Amino acid sequence: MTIRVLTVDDHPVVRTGIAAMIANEQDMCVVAEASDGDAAVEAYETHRPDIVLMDLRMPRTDGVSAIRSILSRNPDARIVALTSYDGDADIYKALDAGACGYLIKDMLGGELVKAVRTAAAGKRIIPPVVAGRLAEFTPRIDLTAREVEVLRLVSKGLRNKEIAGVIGRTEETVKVHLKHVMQKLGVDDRTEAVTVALQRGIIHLDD
Amino acid sequence: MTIRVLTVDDHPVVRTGIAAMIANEQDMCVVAEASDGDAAVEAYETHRPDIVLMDLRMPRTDGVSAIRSILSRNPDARIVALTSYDGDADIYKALDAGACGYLIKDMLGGELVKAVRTAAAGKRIIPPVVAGRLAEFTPRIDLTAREVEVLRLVSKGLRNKEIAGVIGRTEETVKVHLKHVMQKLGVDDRTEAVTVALQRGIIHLDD
DNA sequence: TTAGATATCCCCCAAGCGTGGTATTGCCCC
DNA sequence: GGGGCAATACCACGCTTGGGGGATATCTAA
Repeated sequence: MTIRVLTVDDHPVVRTGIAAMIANEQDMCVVAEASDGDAAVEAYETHRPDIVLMDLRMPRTDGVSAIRSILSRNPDARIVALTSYDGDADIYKALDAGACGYLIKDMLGGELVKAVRTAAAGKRIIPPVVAGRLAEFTPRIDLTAREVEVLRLVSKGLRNKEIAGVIGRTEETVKVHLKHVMQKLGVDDRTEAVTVALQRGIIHLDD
Repeated sequence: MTIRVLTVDDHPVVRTGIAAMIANEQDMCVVAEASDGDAAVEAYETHRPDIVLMDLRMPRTDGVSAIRSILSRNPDARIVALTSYDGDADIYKALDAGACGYLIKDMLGGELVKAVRTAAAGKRIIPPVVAGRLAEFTPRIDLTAREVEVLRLVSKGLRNKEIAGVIGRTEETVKVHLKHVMQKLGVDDRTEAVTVALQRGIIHLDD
């Protein structure tokens, strides 16, 4: 039984690399590639692979949305996130969305194919490297949707009053949300709140 | 005459991908790989490749330092930056350091090998894709070393008074530096200054 | 039902921030 | 030598920010 793999990544060089690593093995092969989330959903329906290796940060539809989308129609799909490390929030988001594992791109080829076999066998995979990095960020931080929204506007340089205008609330409310954000992140100014949130993948520069 | 290539990237999957793309061509081959800047300098001296494909964002010694280091002892070295796009400042830094080209990772394999041939022929390569992205950010922005230093401390959440303490100057001086930073970046608050600088690659989250 | 989380709004106040000046020193380049 | 730039320092003004308190309403989970 060969394991049929779908690779999803916006960089051709990465897709080629994964394909080359997998081509060395007898028990697995790449049946399709996709360069963004939408194409991934489509490719899944067409090829029904055993395993999806999914990048998270991609143009247009991101990886987490694609994971949700695939799983909603195929609850048995086995999807593994494979990304350069973007912060613990991305790991939690991917696993919450239903990913059965999380790999990072600085893994060696041997480790990668081993992980694919483990995932195909129905097990969850969180390699020690990832677990170690997760441990750096303790505890897990969950901001509410509102708090993230405010924080994102802060990162764009809006003042509290301007943010209030954008979300249609009073400045007082904005200040409370931001106070909670800073408390949860353990910082005491808006700028550090933004950089910490960026480091942990809670917000991203391009949104 | 086969073109001998050294690849430098901290992600094994990327090195494998480049190697696979190049392996398809008859007129070029990968003679060595390195996973960080220091290893790149060493590998260059050992293998004397015709072309170096150098990633910029790497742990320990970064790509720009490695470019400078290699060129200082080998002025004829032909080094091409190959990176996921990190902002226009990184492009300028690489070219100022002496790189003879700048490629991005979302190029197709065919474009990549063509670029390697162009570089090996002694020409500079800035693909239209890169030129287009450069044009998004106009004009070029140069902050002084002091301004960058202050901005980096701002990104860590330090207050003006604290920054003054760290760099051994008065708070007034810090405020002037920061004012100039905001004027050059075209923003009017410290938080947006940080996010714009991050987008353009003037500062980075991990330093 | 009670507790907790979430979201909303209000008041107050000290400290910080952004911006306008002005000025001196040193350096590099023409 | 003069012009320009970078770095330094000081002052003054008004708005913003961060932290404290408290209040109400909704919804969910124990």
